[in-house]
Amino acid sequence: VTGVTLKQVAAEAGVSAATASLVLRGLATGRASDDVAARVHTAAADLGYQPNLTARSLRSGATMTIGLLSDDVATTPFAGRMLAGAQDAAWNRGWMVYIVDAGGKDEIKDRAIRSFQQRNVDGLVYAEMYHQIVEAPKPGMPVVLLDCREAVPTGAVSSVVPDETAGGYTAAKFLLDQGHRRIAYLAAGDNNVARVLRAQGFELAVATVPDAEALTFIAGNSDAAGGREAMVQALAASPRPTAVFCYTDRMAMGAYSVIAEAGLRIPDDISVIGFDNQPFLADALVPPLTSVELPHYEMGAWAVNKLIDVLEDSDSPRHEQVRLAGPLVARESVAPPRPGGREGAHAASARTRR
Amino acid sequence: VTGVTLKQVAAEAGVSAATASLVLRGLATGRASDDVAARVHTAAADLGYQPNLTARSLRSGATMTIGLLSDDVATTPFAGRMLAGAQDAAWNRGWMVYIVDAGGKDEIKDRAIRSFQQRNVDGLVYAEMYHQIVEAPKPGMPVVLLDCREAVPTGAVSSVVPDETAGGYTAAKFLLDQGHRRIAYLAAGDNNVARVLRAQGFELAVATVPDAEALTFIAGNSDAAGGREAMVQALAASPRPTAVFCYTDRMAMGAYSVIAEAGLRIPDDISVIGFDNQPFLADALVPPLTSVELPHYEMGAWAVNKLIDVLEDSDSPRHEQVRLAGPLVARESVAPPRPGGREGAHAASARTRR
DNA sequence: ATGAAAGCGCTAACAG
DNA sequence: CTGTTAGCGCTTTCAT
Repeated sequence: VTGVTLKQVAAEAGVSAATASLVLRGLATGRASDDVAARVHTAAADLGYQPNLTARSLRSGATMTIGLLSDDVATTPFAGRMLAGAQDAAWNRGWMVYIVDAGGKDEIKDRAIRSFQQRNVDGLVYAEMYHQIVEAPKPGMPVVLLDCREAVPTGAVSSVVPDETAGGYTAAKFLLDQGHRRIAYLAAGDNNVARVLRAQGFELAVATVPDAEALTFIAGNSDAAGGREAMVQALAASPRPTAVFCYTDRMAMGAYSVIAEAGLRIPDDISVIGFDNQPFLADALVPPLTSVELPHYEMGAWAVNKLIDVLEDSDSPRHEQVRLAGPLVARESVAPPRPGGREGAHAASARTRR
Repeated sequence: VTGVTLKQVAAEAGVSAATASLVLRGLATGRASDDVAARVHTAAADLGYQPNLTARSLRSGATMTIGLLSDDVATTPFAGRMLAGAQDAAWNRGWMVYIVDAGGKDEIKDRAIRSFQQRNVDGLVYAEMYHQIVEAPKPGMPVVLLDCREAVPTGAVSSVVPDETAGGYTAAKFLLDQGHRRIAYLAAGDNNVARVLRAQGFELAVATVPDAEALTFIAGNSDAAGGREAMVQALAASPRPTAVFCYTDRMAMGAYSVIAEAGLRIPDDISVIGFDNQPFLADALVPPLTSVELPHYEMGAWAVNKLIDVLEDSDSPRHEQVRLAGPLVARESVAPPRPGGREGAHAASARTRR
């Protein structure tokens, strides 16, 4: 849009367009003399030359642009982090990304892919908004799957998902290390990959310690109400667990309110650990919630970097299946269990009252 | 990428590329005969022709792409909605958007604008992540400001911001209509546009009702801890307010815990209303929080639609300053004040205890 | 009503 | 070492 073209730069420097092009792209080794190169550079600087990438793309066939097709971004507050990771990774390597959210509609997915093709994107990232198994789209260009994977890898596409198992393991390990031996897991009934894998990781860690015991309580839903529901059951158990691991931070939030109503205190009487490290929630609870975070930003970045790797270097491995573990963010909701094992307000009082 | 070019379609249909181009874009009125037009369309369909937008852009000078430069997306969970609104609006009109987040760095902003220019974007949206006053960038193309505005409109750019005043007014009005007359406003000390305007709207509404009274309590911070801080003061007031309006949902969350600790119940003993309608927080609190929502999605969409309007129709008004009001989302945290005005657990017990 | 030709700005062969 | 030539695929005068 600046309007100054390569031809003008070449004229100003007194060389041909070809030479100017080579010099400015740093491909003039053994071509332009130092003198010529210098003239080109100053001419470009003087005129404020900026290459027209549209023209370059038309000629070279590469746009340095990737399309990101997301299934349904509206359903989760973590989507933003994933997209941000993707954008940033692209930007850092001089690439850009087009994002289209299909809102769950297959028809839009098809149109989006056609749209990407028309704009000559070099590759595609297909993103789900929570960990699941999908069939990879086949748009006739390299594809990377983000927060989802193929049931059985076809060997054609790479994918990155969160390491849910490690998350569950980490949470349990943290509680065990603090000395907890009787640990409740507040789960939710919805059947999905994350729920199952987190539970597996949790159980794996507990099985590590001989005298440790895992108790599972299942609620209908993974929201705060579900957390209340499961926590009421957990408090009724005898002896009462000294720590609870919640499937989501929202469930932990519900658990908090039940615990408060029972006259118990966190972490003095009972420790709580959540999952998701949900911004503005985990850190806002009183006391702030210890939680396992899923590496959404990193996953977004990984997907784009992987894609660019194969795009820029055609014999970079095309089918890596990666699981990325997230950190445990320790806050104030976990402490060692009381030495005495005081029973506090006892379980029978743990009724809801609304 | 399909590889089918216009020339091939033309050949297949037995016409010239020019004719094919005109026909396929629907500009062949009074040009191609019905027969020719039909041949072109079937040829295109048979070959699966898709126009190469890169080539079209190079020739026509327009890319149907806009650049969205955001100051710092990481700082808020609402950013995602705004960007989604922008993307969707663009998609619905056949446009795409490049997003770059500058992370607050001016140097990146400059580079982003250059990058957009090189890719020939047709216009720019400049977005802040919370309502503020800025100086508009001048990239040599039409600009729309999103969630920010110029101190004094230069007449060159349009802008859209949330109607904070209306939000404060709506919240207060809702409480007044339920019969509340003594209403606390839990504010936070950080000085910014949103805080000031919401307070003004709130006070305006209260001033509407002769015997109504507004009490303001200011905390250091707009998070849950700040909410606790301000709520403790509010409960100490005598007579105790029957309703509180919180500057943010997070503050409301803090207020909830103080209220519970004081042995009071929401909404029976005291009504609470928040601001932001923060997903996974407002709806997850117990009881669910009534809150005023800011129309982030709509603002994102407005900005892009406005920009495309002036891009597609050059005499569309170029400098509209718009404020968009958001809805009040009524949940269960508000009820009419108690007829008797029962004092419940009295104010002196409202101490924190951690 | 239609085709020929020029050219958007750049890159990549090919000559010299 | 450097310049010339030929397009990438499309749109748009300008002839016919």
